[in-house]
Amino acid sequence: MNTNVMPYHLLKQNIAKHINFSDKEFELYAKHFYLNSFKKKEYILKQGNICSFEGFVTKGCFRVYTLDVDGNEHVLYFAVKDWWITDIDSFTNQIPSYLSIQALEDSEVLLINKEDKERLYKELPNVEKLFRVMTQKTHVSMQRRMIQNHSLTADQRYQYFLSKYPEIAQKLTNLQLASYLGISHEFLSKIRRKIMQKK
Amino acid sequence: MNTNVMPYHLLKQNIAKHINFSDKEFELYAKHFYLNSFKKKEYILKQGNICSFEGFVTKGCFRVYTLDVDGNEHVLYFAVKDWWITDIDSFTNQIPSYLSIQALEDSEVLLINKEDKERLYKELPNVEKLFRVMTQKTHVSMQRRMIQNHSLTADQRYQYFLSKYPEIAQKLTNLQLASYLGISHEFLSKIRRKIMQKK
DNA sequence: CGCGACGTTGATTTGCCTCAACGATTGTGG
DNA sequence: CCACAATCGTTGAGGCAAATCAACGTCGCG
Repeated sequence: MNTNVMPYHLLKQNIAKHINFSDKEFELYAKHFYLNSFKKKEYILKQGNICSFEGFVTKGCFRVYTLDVDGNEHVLYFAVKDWWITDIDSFTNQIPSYLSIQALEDSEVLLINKEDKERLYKELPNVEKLFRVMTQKTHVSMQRRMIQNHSLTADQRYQYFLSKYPEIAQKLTNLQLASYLGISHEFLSKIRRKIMQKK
Repeated sequence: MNTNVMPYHLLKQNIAKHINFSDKEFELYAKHFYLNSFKKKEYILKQGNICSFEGFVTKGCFRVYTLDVDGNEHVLYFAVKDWWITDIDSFTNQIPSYLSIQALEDSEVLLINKEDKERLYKELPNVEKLFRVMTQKTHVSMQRRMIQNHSLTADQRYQYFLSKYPEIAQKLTNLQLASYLGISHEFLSKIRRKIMQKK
């Protein structure tokens, strides 16, 4: 396997943020991941199924969401290049998933399944730390977002998202973004109009 | 050290949920933790300081909160017996803390500092997994809570909290609970009245 | 072409906030 | 131990943010 080709190169850069791997170690790591493609609107995970993978997005865009008891969609996050996708609870504990993950455009992901990940932990003990650190970071940003949801208005949250993730915002419909922000799409539409008028 | 005394016994039970330790391993683990007491209203961590510990609560109650830019308090969670407290971002990366942690009553905590935790990782590689799993679980429940904040009314969130954490609710003032629920304490008071009237 | 998904807009309603006032309870210093 | 302050809980009036419902225009796609 040539780990210098595009998708694997991205993966290499991604983990380099957290850990120092030799080329040999990385190769050992990378060989457990296999590339997979998903067409627009295709599901990589459906709520209720058991999540069999952890995925690293190398192309395209996914939405990670859940249906609540009233049938309303709530988007937890959008994953583009360099993001990870999984239902970690379902994956780790092999229980039915609480989340759905759907491609918003034609996309590509590097996937690892559970057995290979276990094997990886044994082969490269450092990987345990890698995933701990990654989970911690996700956890911290989730905490921040929860505070934001309480302290900012929908308007402010929208503008924050635009400034933080301009490339993602571009790919989304009003409806999808509204569901991430936790507001109705009608209201999002009104927010946009107000902002337009100000400029 | 006798690891059968109360505080350490609690710690043992806590980690037994996630991992299998021999008595000897546990002793190696536990000896890095030292017991510390905090009086009511005392701070174990103040926003802006660097968090020097991870703590396991064995007695009492803490509130973990942050002040936003407008000076409003937002409680992330309350920690009673069997809960962990830290600002994981500040602790891991040795950066100023985003959180404050205060004792709501006279309390006791088993603490471990950063150097000892690093040492622990080397002595007992399993500990890496332990903390990864713990972080994952926290992360999952935070995800759930974020969805709830979007899909439930304040009334429903209040009743959910009461049913899930009756012992904690008992220890809290209206103000503290309101700040956890993300509503004003006046409105919480009105919710309580409505519920009373229905019964 | 026609249908379905998406975006916009307005009218109305509702959940929750803010401000202000006041009693009840707790804590504290003299 | 009391007096007084500080904190906490309750209540009401008024206002704003955002939801809901309904109607309609637009666009892309089979």
